[in-house]
Amino acid sequence: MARLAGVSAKTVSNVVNDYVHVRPATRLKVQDAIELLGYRPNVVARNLKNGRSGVIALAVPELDAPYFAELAHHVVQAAMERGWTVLVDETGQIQDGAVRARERSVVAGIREHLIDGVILNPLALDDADVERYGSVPLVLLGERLGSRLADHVAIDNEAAAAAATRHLVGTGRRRIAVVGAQPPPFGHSARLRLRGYRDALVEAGIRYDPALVVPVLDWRRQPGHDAVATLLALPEPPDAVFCFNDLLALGVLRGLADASLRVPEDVAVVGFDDIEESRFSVPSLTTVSPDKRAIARHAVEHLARRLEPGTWTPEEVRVGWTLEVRGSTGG
Amino acid sequence: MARLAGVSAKTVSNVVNDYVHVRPATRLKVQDAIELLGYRPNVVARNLKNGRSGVIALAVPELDAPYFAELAHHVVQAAMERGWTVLVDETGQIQDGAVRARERSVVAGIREHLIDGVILNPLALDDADVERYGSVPLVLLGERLGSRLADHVAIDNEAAAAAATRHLVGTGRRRIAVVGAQPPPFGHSARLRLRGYRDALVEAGIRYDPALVVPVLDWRRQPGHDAVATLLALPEPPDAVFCFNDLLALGVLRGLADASLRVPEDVAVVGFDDIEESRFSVPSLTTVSPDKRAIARHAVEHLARRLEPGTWTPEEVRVGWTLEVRGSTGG
DNA sequence: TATCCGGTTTCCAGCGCTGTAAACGCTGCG
DNA sequence: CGCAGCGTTTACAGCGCTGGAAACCGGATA
Repeated sequence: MARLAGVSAKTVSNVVNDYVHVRPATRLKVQDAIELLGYRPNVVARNLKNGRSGVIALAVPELDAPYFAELAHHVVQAAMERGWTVLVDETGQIQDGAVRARERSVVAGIREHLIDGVILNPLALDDADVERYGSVPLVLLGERLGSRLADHVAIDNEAAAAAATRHLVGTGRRRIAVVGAQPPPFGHSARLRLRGYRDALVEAGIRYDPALVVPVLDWRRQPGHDAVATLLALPEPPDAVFCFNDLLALGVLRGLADASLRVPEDVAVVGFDDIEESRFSVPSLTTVSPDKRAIARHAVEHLARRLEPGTWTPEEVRVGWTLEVRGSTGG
Repeated sequence: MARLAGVSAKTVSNVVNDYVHVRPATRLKVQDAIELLGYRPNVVARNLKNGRSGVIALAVPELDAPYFAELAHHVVQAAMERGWTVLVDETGQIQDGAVRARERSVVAGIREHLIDGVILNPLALDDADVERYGSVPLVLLGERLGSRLADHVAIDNEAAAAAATRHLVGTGRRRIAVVGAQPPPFGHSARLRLRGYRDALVEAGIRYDPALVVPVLDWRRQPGHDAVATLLALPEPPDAVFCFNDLLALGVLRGLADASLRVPEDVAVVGFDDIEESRFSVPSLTTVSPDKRAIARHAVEHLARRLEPGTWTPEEVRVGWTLEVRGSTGG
């Protein structure tokens, strides 16, 4: 390459990198040679030199869960604006015993030195894991952890869940069930949402009835669907269901339809996540809508800040949310 | 690192790579040092040496479209089994003028030398682009192109569309509309599906009525929803709708519900893709179900084959599909 | 004309790893 | 006792690139 242009490799490098002191004639010569040979600089070698790859990783439990797919979309977009490429990793579902191991390998950097940083939505990881295995700049999504080694981006789950519950109370519901509770060590989000729900009940002077709390590990449509049977078998079935994510809620909608119950007349349903699907379900779903774009933007931004030289202190970022009132609660 | 263990870097390399001729004692010494230092081999440097990165790229139009999200999920899984990591790129929607440019950059290798190969689901790319810009092993999803530089993995769109149409005819429908037609140069899939539809009509002795063909560029829920108004405004509205993907169909379901039409009693609906959502819609959606797992597996497998030394000839892979009959056609 | 000077280019080294060839050290045979 | 032969380890070079320093070059200055 350099030979064809009759210059040294360094000069080629200078041209490619827009170094100022290159005589126009030389630059042209080099550019011609580049064109002629279809030469492309080898990014890998460049990375080896400067220790940066321009690739960040996004690790989510499952790409085929709409919430994560939508989030991934926004992260890819935000990263593109910075000239970064996103490498996507799946860490697996909550029931899968290997989740934690995979999450550890993610905070350890996946393919070491190949990625500049990681955005991780953890399910099973704990603080100790991060301290122990962490070796790349890390941004955690969700409120699970308190690590001092990572930034955190999340919404206020408790407040959002309370708002959703309050909304149901406001439409006159009294027996409000919950679908999606999870036992420790999993489900930090689930616990926060449950707490918000209880707080709102107390606030409204409604007794908290554990029978109305349906535990579900796997937050997908089918388990949501199945939860309906459990709830309808109660001596006093609920008049509303607050689901800890939209997929559960969509399963519940379907289950209620199968049981010939009308939504929202007989039972109101609220979800969490505001995936696109929820705007088009029949009936459309009232749901908590986290600002996903903001989550993605902040995550990428904090990763960027972390990569810049200088001191860095971990930050907690609280992102906004809204309650989208739609057909499933009579909106 | 090597110093701590008191051996040369090469010996460390040998240990890490499980080279046979390393004395057990030496191996232990090195492993201790590795453990102690938390040493991780630098993949980038290794790649520089052997020209492989173990990373493949998957490029799809939009990650937040469920079909692509599910496909991505399967590709990530299939790649993991081979020890590969997947880098995900979004090329954008069909209306976006930049799609073609982005697809070109994908076949050119995205970050040159960083990825070993590409699996691309093209929208706007043409053969000439591949010939001209192609510079990495490439597997194309869908039947758009005939390039001799890439493997192709696809289902028989025409046959599947014909089967879907035949099914509607079989349930007694006569005015079968189509939602999702696309004009050239876009929508090769759309054209194949339209052809299958026409063939099936002809076969059943039903006249092809262009008024029943609704063109839609953007195959998502909202445009599907909007198409309902167009169809209901016809002098003779349809008694069935064949949508070219599930999102359109879900939008149509919603639109019909809004118009107080019953599905399937008044209008039957069929989709294409069999995304998970379609199993839980109300009513559940009859749809063409391409074997996504097989698509992913074949794509990864062919990329692998391509990377092996030896001669390679492009292959056309036809993957299976089924028609899932559900509630929206009275199943 | 000699010197200086700033712009331009090349030289050199090294990022961390591994293939190759050569060196080393031990065993066992002649 | 010497050396072949084998198993083990090291030295060296180079993958393609870039930072830094040195070298080069032509014109301005003394």
